[in-house]
Amino acid sequence: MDTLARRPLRADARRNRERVLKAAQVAFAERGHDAQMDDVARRAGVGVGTVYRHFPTKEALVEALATDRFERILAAGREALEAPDPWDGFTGALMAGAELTASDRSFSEIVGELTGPMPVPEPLLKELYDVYGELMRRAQTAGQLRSDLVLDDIPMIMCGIGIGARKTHECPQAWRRHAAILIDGLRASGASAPLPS
Amino acid sequence: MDTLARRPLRADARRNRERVLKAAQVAFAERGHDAQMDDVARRAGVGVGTVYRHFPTKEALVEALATDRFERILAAGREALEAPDPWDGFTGALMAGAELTASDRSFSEIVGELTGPMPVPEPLLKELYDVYGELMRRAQTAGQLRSDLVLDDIPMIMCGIGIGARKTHECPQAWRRHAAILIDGLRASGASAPLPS
DNA sequence: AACGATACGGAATTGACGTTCCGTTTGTCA
DNA sequence: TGACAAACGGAACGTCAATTCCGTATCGTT
Repeated sequence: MDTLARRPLRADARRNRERVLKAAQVAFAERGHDAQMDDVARRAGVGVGTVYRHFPTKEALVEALATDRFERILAAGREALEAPDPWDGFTGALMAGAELTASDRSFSEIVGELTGPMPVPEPLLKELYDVYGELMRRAQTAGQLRSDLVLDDIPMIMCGIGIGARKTHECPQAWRRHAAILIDGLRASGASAPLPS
Repeated sequence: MDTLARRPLRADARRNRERVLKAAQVAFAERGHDAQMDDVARRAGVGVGTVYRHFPTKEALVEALATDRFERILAAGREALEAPDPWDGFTGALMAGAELTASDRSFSEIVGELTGPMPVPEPLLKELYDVYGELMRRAQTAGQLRSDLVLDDIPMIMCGIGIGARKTHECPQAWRRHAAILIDGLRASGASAPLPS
């Protein structure tokens, strides 16, 4: 790791970095991995060279975007911890995470694929586990969430809703129906039998 | 459409066509769209030219495979109609469809993506709707399945479980937990409120 | 067995990107 | 304002994978 305090970026460089990130966000959210570096550059109003100055490879750019998404999911979780009712907090965070997943094709490709580990910095991952674990525990303690749910189930569930949501039905809100069904299945009162181990 | 009765394929051609299909099945199930035509040819023990003789483009090959998957999902639905209990039939078909989706990376990429319409021949699609519609109606009539579920919800649900299942947890059976939760949410008795329209 | 018609193999072609390179421009600091 | 480092733009390059092409081999028929 470089412990060097590198001098601050030049003003134009900082501005361009932001532009590239913003353009990439849009391009990759729209077209997933098929988005092209040239396209990102064009949207950002810079040359490809500039994109590469800031992100050495396409992969690095995608990872930066993914990290940003994970941070938003974490933020949604933190916010949900403020909710007065544990059940509302937990389900709200789940929905928010699903929505964040659904609205970004690149991100949903990443979390939807089994290929390799997810590109999340370790500390961020840990925080995610902490926050979502706490949300879960509270809802379970309150007797609202089925007690046989474990933390490891969360990503799969969130991802399941999120990916399903990407299928554009006639009604863009159709995914909320899916989510509502799943959430009913998560209620302590809805459990018909213990989950398989 | 060609209404011409084209003469039957030569014996070697028929054999090779099967080989290609089988090899492609494996290759695409494993590596999704990243599988290469050369790789398919190698696995089939034929030259690339032969692959192209039978399937004019990569896309055509993928579509043939997808159609086959849809047919299997249809077959699973038909089989489920035999089940004595409507609920078991319905949920069994759902699980079978999810499993078929999960076990084929290429197929799950297709159904998981919103890009364009799914490559299903119209009549096959209609049969799918018929069979799954019937399964659904029976379970609803029996009072077992929540009555506010509609046919359009099925693909999203099946796909949600299937895609989630592709995420290899430590435990490869983890997706069954996800499915069990969702299925609990589908019970007439589990509905906490009508689904959003 | 001989002769088309079919089908085959795989080298060569093509096109599409990711990435690199380098001459030019711009910001910063004295 | 002049000098220099930092950053830029975008043409050019290299790679990789889909697709084409055509000389050769095989099948089915007479």
